[in-house]
Amino acid sequence: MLLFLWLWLWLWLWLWLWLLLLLLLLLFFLLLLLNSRHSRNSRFPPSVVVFAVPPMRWTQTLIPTLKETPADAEVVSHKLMLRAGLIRKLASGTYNYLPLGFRALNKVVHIVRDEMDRAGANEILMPALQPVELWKETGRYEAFGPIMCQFQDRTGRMNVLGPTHEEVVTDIVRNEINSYRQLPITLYQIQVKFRDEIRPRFGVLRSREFIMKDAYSFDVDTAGMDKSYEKMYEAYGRIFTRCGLVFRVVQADSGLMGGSASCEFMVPSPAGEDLIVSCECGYGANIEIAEGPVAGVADSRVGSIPPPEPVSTPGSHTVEQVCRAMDGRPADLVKTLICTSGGKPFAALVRGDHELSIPKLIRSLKSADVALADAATIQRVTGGPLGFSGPVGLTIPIYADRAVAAMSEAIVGGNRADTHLRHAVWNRDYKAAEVWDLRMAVDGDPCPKCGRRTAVTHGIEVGHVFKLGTKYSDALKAHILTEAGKGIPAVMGCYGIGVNRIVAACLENASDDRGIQWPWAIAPYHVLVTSVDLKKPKVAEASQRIYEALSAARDPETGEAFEVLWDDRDSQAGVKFKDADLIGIPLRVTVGKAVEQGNVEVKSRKKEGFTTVPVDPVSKVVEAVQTAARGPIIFSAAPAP
RNA sequence: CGGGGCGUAGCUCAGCCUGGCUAGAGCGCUUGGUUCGGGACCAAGAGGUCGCAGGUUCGAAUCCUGUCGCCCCGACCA
Repeated sequence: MLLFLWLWLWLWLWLWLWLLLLLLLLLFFLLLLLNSRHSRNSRFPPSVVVFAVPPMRWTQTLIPTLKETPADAEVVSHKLMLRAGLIRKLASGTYNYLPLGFRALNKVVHIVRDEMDRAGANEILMPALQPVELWKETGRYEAFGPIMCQFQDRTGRMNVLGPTHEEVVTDIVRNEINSYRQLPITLYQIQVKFRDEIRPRFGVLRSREFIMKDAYSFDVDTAGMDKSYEKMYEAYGRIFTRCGLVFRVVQADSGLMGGSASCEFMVPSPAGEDLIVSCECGYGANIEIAEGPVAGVADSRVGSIPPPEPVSTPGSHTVEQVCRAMDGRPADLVKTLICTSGGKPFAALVRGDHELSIPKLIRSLKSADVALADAATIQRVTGGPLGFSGPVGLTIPIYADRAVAAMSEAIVGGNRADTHLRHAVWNRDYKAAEVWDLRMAVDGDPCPKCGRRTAVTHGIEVGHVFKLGTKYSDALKAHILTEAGKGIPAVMGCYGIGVNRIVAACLENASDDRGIQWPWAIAPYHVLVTSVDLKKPKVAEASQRIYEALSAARDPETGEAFEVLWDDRDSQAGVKFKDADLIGIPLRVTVGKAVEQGNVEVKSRKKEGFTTVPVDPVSKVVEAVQTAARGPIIFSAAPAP
C-alpha cells in the first residue's frame, strides 16, 4: 500500500516536471521568435527607429474633432490643433495635449533625443523648481523680471519656475567637474519651461508653459566651444529635416542669453512672430540685427540750404501727421527717439521711414539696459512733449543711423509743443557723437554679402544656438583646472529647441483647406483604416483583418512598425471622410462598398486618387500600404471617393 | 503694462440699445426609427448659477459699480 502511494507520488512528480520542461521550452522559442524580430529591426540605424505604439480604435481613444473653429484661434496651426482634437486650452497660454497631439509631440521628442544622443550629448533632467538665489548670482533675476514665474514656499524662501536652465547646469558643472580631463561635455534635457509671457498667443506657438530641449556644452577653450557648437548646429539640421520642416538658419541676436554668436533656426511662415531678412546667396539674419546698407554721403548743396525754420504743426506727433502738415515724405524726416541707458538719457536718430532696432543699439552701446524714455523724461531733456523731439539744440549724446548722416537736409522735431523745423542740416545744425547702423532692415535692402536685393519674411523660431563664452561660468565660478594647472572658467554654448513649436510650425506648412497633412515622421498614426458602414458583415470582417494585418506589418525600408488607427465608429461616411482629412493621417485604407467586389482602397492624404487592392490575401493590402508609405504609388484615374 | 473687444448650453452665436411669461437657434450629445462613399432625415429627450459680486428696480441676461477670465494690436523669446 505504502509502496503504491510512493510510486503514485513519483509519477505525479514526473508528470509535473515534464510539463514544466515543456512550458520552459515553449517560452524559450517564443523569446527566440521575438528576438529574431528584434534583430531584424536592429539592422537599421537607431536614427530611423522611432518608437512603436499599439494600434488603436477610434471608439477607444479620445479624438474630439470640431466642425466649427473655436473663436479664439487665429493662426492655421492653432485652428487645426483645436479642430483635429490635438489640444485643448486650460487657461491662457497653457494647453492640454490630447492623445493625438501628445503622440505627435512624442514623435518629435524621440527624434530630438535620438539626434542629441547621436551628437554625443548626455541626457539629464533638471528641476523646473529652482531657488531664486542662483538667478541672483548671475544677475538674470533682474534681467528676466516679471517673465519669471515665482512663488514663496512654506519656509518663506523664494522659488522660480525655470524659464531656462543655464544657472542650474552651470551649478552642476561647478560642483562636479573640475578638470580639463572631464571636458568637453554636453548635457541636455527635454523638459517643461515656464515663462509668464507678456502676451501668450497663437496657441502653442507662444505659451506660458512649453517643452524645450535645452543643451549646454562645456569646453576648456573657445576652439573647443566652436567644435561643440558645430556639432549641435549639425544635429539641429538633422532634427528639423527629419521632422519634415522647411527651415532657414539666420544670424540672430543673443539677447538675454548673452554671448558672442548665435543662430536661429526659422521655419518660414506668415504665422511667425519673427522677421527674417534673406538673400538668394544664402545670407540670412533676424531683422533685429540684419546689417543695413552703407548709405552715401550728404551732397554738397549744403551751402545753398537756408537756416532751420520753425513750422507750426499742431497735434502732429506721428511721422504721417508731420508729413501731411509739412508736405513732405517720410524719407525727408529724421525721427528723434529719446532713450535711456543705465538711467542716462540719449537720443537715437533714424530716418522717418525707418524703424529703430533696439538690439542694434544695445550692441553698439555695449549696454544691455536700453529702453525708450517715458514722456516725463522726454519733456525734461528736450523741453518739448513726446512727438516733437528733434536733434537741434540737444545737449544729451546723439547717436545717428548711417542713413541720417547721408541726408542733406531734414524735417525734425522742434523740441517744443506743436513745432517742427525744416532745413535742418547734418553737421551744420546738429551733430552725432557716433554714426552707427541702427535701423531695422527693410524689404529690398541690398544684401550685405552680395549686394542683391534681400527679402523680409516671417519665420517661426524653432531652434536657437548660442556661443555663450564664460558669462555663466564666470558669474557662478564654474572653474576648471587646465593641463598647466591653472583655474579657468569653462567656455559654454547653449542650444534650445521648442518642441511644441515644431509641431505647430509643421502644421502651418503641412495642411490644406480640409485639414492636416502630417509628415510621416511625426504623424500620430501612419495608417487610418476607415470603415464605411460597419453594420455590413463583409465590411466589418475585412476591416478587422486589415487592421490586424497592418498593425503587425512593418515599413520594409526602415523596419518601423506601422501605427494604425481604425475608425470603427458607427457614423456616416461623410463624417468619417471629413474627420480623416482633418486629422491628416498620411495613409488611409477605405473599407466600403468596394468590398462587395472583394476590394478596398488605399489613399494618400496628400494626393488625389487612390489604388484599388483586393482584400484577399490581406498581404496585398499590406503591400499596397508599404508601397504607398515609400512615396508615390500608381494611382488609378478615378477621382477620390 | 498701455490701447481695443468679448464673457449667454460642449462648439458657433442671437437676445442686451428700449428691463417684464418657463432664456433661444444651428451644430454636437442621448434614445428609437429610416438612411449609409463626403458632415442625411424624422420623432422624442438631456443639457444654462446668462463669468462672479454688489447695487438700482415690484421685476435684471438686459441698466449702474466693482471684480475675474479670455481674445486682438504694441515692447520679450523656444
